[in-house]
Amino acid sequence: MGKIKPGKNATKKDVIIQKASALFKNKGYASSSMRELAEAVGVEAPSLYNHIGSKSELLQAICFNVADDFNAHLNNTESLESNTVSKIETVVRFHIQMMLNNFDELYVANHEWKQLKEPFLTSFLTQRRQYEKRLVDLIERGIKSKELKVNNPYVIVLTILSAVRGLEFWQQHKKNIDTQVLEDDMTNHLLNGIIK
Amino acid sequence: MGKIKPGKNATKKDVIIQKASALFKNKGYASSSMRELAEAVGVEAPSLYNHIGSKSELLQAICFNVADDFNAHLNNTESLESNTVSKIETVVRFHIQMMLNNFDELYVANHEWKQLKEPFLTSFLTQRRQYEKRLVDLIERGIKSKELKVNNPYVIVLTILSAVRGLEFWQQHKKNIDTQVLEDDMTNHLLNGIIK
DNA sequence: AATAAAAACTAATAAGCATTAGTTTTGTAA
DNA sequence: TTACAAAACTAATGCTTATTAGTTTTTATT
Repeated sequence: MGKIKPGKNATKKDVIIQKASALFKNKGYASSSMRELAEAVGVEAPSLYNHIGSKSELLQAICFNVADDFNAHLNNTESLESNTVSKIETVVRFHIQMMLNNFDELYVANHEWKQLKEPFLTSFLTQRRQYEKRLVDLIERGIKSKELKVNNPYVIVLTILSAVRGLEFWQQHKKNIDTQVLEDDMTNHLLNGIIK
Repeated sequence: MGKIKPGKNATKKDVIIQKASALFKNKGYASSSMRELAEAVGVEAPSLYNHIGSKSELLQAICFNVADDFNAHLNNTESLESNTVSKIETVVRFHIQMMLNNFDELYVANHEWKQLKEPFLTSFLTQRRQYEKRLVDLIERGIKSKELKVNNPYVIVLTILSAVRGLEFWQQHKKNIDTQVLEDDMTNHLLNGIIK
């Protein structure tokens, strides 16, 4: 594991955020100390404060970066001219890919957002509810257009989001199964079920 | 919220574990202090140590109680004489009911097991892998008997377990939808999909 | 009422925490 | 080479933590 040096594409602040993501993922936000983070970065703890404001600022950066990514992608998807099932499939696949490619940040955002301080906690929760609401609306459109069965739309959204989130357990098995198989199988399961 | 007094069905230790579950769920294990727990129980912090050995012992109790419940139920299910799909449905419904009825403990076990100390961490992980393995075997039997589509069995197990786990987000919406509708819709989604 | 055990209390310990202050080193541009 | 700024360092602050020791109060039993 070579240390990633700043200057090319990332500032030192970016490196700190990235190392913080991995640390918070492995040990939890509250159980991670600035000393440990400093060691991962390769400096003494107080030196971190030349680049960042506080420990909680790191958590904020991680959580809101993730939220922004999902919002941006949903904006794109909604502007597509395709049927609803295709849009849903696009969203599901994007969630899966995010779990596989931005695992540390996503894990931290999913697990540690409760540790955000106000007003960020409220802001984050509001954003997430709005995002869920947009997905619920998408599902409802699919039901109205008779593309989807008549189920409770929120339960559907919850099931999909939760299933994908569960890919955090996937990491161990990464080597055994191709990620494309994983993406295809899970997408298919969530849309078509498993019963013949 | 009346304080629950011990002596009837529960010892004081049981009350402490229950209060700890709620506290750890709300604030996270590492961010919860013994002072806060003591306040919830209604004593001073050092008094807790007349009943428990340590803070980490509380986490252990919570995590392994949950694990034991799931193992016991799977033992029962496997001894049933019914087809595989029925068994899977039984397991899915039990997971959903556990999420709805033992929410605090389950949430803590799902979120804070990483904070377990050795050798409990290893033991917990081993138990969980064994449990997952048994579910994978169950799915494989369903595929062999042609009850189920040919998908990767571990992906199926992961999808099901994760989806049910996501009911932690359900709590807010409890009032709006009947839990029986929730159980039926989610079970149906996970077995039959959502596409007409 | 007397005795023993259980469980509460107060006070103290030692360690770890994020962060600040003040100083020195390093890197860059003139 | 000199000057300036960025970023590192050491030392210290004040706070919080889980837990232990020692003592007193409460509860149950004889």
